[in-house]
Amino acid sequence: MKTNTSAKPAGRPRSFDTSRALDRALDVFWRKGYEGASLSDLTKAMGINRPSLYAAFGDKENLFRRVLDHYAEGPASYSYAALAEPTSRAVVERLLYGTADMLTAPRNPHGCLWVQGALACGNGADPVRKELISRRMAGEAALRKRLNRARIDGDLPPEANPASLARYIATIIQGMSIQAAGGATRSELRRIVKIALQSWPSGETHKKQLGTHPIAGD
Amino acid sequence: MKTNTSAKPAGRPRSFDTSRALDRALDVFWRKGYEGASLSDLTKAMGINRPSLYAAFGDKENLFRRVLDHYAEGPASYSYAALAEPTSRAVVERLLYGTADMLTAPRNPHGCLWVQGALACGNGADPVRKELISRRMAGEAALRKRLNRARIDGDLPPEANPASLARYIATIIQGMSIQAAGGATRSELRRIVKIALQSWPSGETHKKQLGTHPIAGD
DNA sequence: GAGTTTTTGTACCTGCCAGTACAGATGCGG
DNA sequence: CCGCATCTGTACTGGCAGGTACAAAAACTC
Repeated sequence: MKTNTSAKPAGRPRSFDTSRALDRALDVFWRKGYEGASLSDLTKAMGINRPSLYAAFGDKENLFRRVLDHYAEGPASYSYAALAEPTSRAVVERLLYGTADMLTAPRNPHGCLWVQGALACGNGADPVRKELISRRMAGEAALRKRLNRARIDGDLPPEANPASLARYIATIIQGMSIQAAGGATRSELRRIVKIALQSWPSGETHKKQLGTHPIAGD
Repeated sequence: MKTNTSAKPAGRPRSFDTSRALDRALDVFWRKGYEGASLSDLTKAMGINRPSLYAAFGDKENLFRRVLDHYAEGPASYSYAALAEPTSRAVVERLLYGTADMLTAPRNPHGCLWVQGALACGNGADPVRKELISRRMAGEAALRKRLNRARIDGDLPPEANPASLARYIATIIQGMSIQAAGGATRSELRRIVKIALQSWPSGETHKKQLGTHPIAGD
């Protein structure tokens, strides 16, 4: 059996590029939120008409989920990459400074789609709201896991609480998102990051004591 | 001239209490946001019908502004009161812990109306979105002024930057708002506050040197 | 109680919303 | 060139959005 990735379409070919269309849809949803983005807004921005949109992406909710994935692979990809940094300090630094940059990227709407996509909305948008909550929680959980490992590795002091620290970082990120939506500049956000990082443990006290921390066998 | 506060209405009296109606409207807007709250939601919750609403409050946008004032005088009044604390440390502590409590009050929607009322929305809600931005900025400005004064009084070290610190606190508050909207508990928010306060200057170094600080005559 | 003023309830308006029926267009394999 | 499968454009659907016209109701003053 030939399971070729780009199999024969056998029919009239699509006249638009799916990825580009998702780019345009992302821009609309990012700017107006799920509820505020109308189908007319979307089709106009995507350069296609309604039946093509429905045939390619299903209904509005389905399109939004596709856009969320697109966002994760594009503008928000820095956040996943940050987790691969060698030390917990480097992880959160890259995460926070990367967020400051992303939130104020010149060609993008200022703010975070995961936050402003559907924060408070009518009953119809409730599944979408919950989806965003779950995606935010997943990001926080990934950071928590990374910090847990850092503590085990001695990269974070044993009295540090990875769950609380992850929640603190998530709070900063989400707060900066509101700041950016309100017009805060990149350098203003960076000053916030600098202050926020002063709360980070092992600033000077536990630096590079890997393997020698007292209660390793606890 | 008798400028009595409750002058003669001269006509059929109103069958509902304005303040209670605003309470109900606040609950709806708080939960669903400006766009997500329909007129039918509002009239049903307020227990009045459409023409009464329009006669008493004007259109939907005007009602929302009235609700914002109601919110400021009610659930959010703690934030104004916090500014009156004697030291900058006490101000931010009461501000942050008060926010943690307010955001998780049992009978209220979890979150902050100033944040989730209209964060990203369609063109029709744009004035409301801007109004909320301006109210958030006003709150931040009030805190900045308070911190400025604290620095002049020696309550904050001279190298402290009131604008950045105020922005940092606003970021924490707004971030906690998203956390609460996502289901964070009160004790979780309090742990965030505890971490956030570790970044606050004059933790131990400049404590209680009022009147003896070196550059008082600067 | 008559006239006046304001509120109330019903029923309605226009306009936009998400979603779709259908016919014509455009590609494919044979 | 012919069936066939898919996509495109126009035009439409029912429903709900915010907002209002109008007559009946309930208070006031005289």
